[in-house]
Amino acid sequence: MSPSPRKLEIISVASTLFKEKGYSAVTMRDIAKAMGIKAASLYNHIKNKEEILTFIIISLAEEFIEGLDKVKDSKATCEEKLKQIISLHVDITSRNTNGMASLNNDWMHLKDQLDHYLVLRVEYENTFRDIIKEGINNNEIKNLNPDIMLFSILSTLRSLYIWIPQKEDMEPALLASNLSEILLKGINK
Amino acid sequence: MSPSPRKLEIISVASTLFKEKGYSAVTMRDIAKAMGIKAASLYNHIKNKEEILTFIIISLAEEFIEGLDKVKDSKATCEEKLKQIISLHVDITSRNTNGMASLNNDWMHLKDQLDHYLVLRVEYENTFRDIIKEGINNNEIKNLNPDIMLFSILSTLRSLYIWIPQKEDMEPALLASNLSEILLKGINK
DNA sequence: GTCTATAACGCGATAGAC
DNA sequence: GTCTATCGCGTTATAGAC
Repeated sequence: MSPSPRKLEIISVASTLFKEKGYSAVTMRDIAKAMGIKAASLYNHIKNKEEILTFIIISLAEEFIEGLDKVKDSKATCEEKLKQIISLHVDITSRNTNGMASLNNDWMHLKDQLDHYLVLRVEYENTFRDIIKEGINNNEIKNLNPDIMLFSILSTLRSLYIWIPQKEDMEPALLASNLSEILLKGINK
Repeated sequence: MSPSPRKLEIISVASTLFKEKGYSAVTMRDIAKAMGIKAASLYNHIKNKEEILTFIIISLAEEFIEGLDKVKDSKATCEEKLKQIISLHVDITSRNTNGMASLNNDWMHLKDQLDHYLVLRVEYENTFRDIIKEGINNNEIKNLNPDIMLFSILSTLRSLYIWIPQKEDMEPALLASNLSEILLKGINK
């Protein structure tokens, strides 16, 4: 079943605080105060603090996997696929910059779903790497170490959550096209 | 005066734990246990927990400022300067991957020195951006949004602390030259 | 320099009134 | 659905013995 509106509100408020101070430094009292209620009242909507973090991280991770699978299965060129991945990151991050902070920095505080998260992350990186390797075989991409290329591009994409809120005036589509130019011309032959 | 060996040992052990779980989730008991002593004993060497974090972050931030100032004042081409900056990051990060995690993720928990840190960070980014702009004026670098180029390169360099420990077999010099190829060919005309 | 003991406080979470 | 009150435990940090 899908979360109630009130639960989603808690998750949204918590995301904002988690981005500012990190999951561990945010207390249930902080979250409650930001919502104008008492900490005990939060437990009518959520099981515990961990559940909030789990929801934030797992739903984002699954959104990325889903998006990447569509890209993988398309019949586009490798360059087109990479541009689609860049747009995927800009798109998801623009809609949830706060959650992206937890996805990047707070995943190690997952308990029940830590293993699940790690599987998703490895799966994502493997699929991404395969697309790069496909480009190398196609002669679309320079024959350099694919791990370094993956690391370089993914580091930039994973940091978008810090940068996008500082550039609210920039259109996501424009950002994606500028990023594609910068990231890909370092890869294209 | 410079810190005693025992104090440096505490800072080193704490850095490792801060990288694994983040500053807020690491307790003084965790640090003490990792050193084989009791938490109370730590206070013979350090003032409080915050002092450990402050030392880790400020000394790294100053090392970066110092390194960047040397690059800025050199008479190299812009491309050469950027390669030197990449080497600077690879070098500092290779020597202290644990501390780099705190520099990236725990700076908001600084108290006394938070403002100082923020000044250093802005100063670093401004100097870096000026070098990029210089390259645009020199026709060495594509005339794209310098903020996006700065963000893209710096995001990758700031994420090196995650990646370097996974690739211990890779020579820092080789990593720096591969990164220069990938990062700069997306900028060079 | 490390220890035990403890102060002073904040934490996540629960019970039960309304 | 929110509240007050509270439990049980963990937190940083200090005092004082050795």
